Amino acid sequence: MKIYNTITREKEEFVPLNSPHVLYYNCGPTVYDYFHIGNARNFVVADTIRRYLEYRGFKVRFIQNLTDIDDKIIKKAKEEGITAKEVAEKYTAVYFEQTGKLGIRTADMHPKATENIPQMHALIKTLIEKGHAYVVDGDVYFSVRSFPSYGSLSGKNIEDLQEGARVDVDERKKDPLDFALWKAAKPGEPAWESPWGPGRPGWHIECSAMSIAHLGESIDIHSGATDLIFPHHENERAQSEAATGKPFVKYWLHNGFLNINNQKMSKSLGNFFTINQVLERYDPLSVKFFLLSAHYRHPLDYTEENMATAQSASRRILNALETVDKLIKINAVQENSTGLSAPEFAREKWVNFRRVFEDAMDDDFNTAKALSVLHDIVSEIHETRKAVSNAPQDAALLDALKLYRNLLLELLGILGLDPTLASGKVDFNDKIIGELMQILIDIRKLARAKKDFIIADEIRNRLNNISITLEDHPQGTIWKHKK
RNA sequence: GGCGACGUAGCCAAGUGGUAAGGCGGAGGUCUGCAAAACCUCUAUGCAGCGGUUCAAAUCCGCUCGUCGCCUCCA
Repeated sequence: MKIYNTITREKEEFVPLNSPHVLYYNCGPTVYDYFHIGNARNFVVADTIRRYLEYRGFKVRFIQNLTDIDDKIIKKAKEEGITAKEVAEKYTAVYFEQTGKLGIRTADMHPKATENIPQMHALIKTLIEKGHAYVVDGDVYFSVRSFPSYGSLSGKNIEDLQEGARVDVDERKKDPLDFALWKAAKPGEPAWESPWGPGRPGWHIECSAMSIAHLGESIDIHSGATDLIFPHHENERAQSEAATGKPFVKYWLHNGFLNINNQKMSKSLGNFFTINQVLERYDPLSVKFFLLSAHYRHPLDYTEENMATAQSASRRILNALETVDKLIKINAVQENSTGLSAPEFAREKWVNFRRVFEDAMDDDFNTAKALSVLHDIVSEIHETRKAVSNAPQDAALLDALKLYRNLLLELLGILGLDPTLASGKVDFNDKIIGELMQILIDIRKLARAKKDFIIADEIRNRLNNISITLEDHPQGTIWKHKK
């Protein structure tokens, strides 16, 4: 399996520090607002990578932090006249509610910055003792000059950065690039006691402290979006390695942006759609199809057309699944059939689909290509379906259908594309509804047999009005709920 | 100004040396009482442009043009 590593700028063979264990940290949200679809891309990508690593047999310990204290939270609290803590609690709940809708699994742990203050103090203390940090008026700064390889993650050097010259001019800092590990409290701001006076943590120190505390001094994967490479991850790396003397992260992964009109979606530009706005228009499955339709490192444009495309594409796969399910039922295939009696050619194709899928995902998580395999399976399902029509008695062909259906479901699951994410509110697997539908279908069948198409069409039209579609197949009539 | 990424059909998007995956959309056809769904066929002699290397280039090299990103909080 190959993974693109930001720090080496090339795809590398993935070899965990202590295989099969994988320690994985994803930079989580700052909980001050609804997250936008661009944030969602990061969460979905990390979740997908986690799932695939597990599928590949790795024992993944996956941690994603919650930044529950920072400038934006304090600002929001002032605007709304509530405490910073209340803001954080509100949007933490929103985070779990919305990611739940998207079928994003919760991490093994979601550490909060405010619950890891002692760990940050310890880290800062070590940095001061080792001469990598210094105290000024209750602030503590990290000295970038004290860490020789500063800049190697982002491919920058200190001199170039200073020529860029847009860094805050603060006379108290030894170097303009030095960044705050601990910020002295200003009046009215939330504050925690510390050896340097009351204050709150700098942004970068949180992730270092929580990663070290909950995963260890050296981990396998640390991920985030590309705008975190500098300064966030650069600073994390510097302070962590300066403190522990050990490599902080083996593989740095960064996902590309979600764009609007070819421009980065961002809160500051105001060109963003929050996740709840998007979910009002599109079902979670379509949203995930869209987010996985391009390689994770490439930019992806959020447009109505692209969303509609993703929706149609996901429908194609759902339709095939539903059709094959109903056909299997009509033909009374053994529920516990293993697919082993499927014809040789079908089993060969099955193996091949899986191989191509794995090759795609093994190549730096190429979900766009992996999705094309799902479509290929759908095509194969339809072809097999046709063969079943021509030879309804051939149980082996039905078994092949089942084989493909199961594979499709499994691969969808690995990508986090559970078909139930697309469903509406009504539980259409409800037994009574199924029986009622069967009654209607049987009555319509009688009408059609008598060529009474007025009644037959009335039934179909009325059902269509409540979003239920009837399809007459050679093997019988099936019904579907359309969204 | 420094560093980096990208430019493949109407749209989206794989493909990093061997002769252009897949999806969406569109056109025609098959099936059907009619539909729906599905299937079949067609939809890039071409990969921003110009040079170069090679038996062979979307893929490697150089230049040009264009777009975007990071350098400041940002997923």
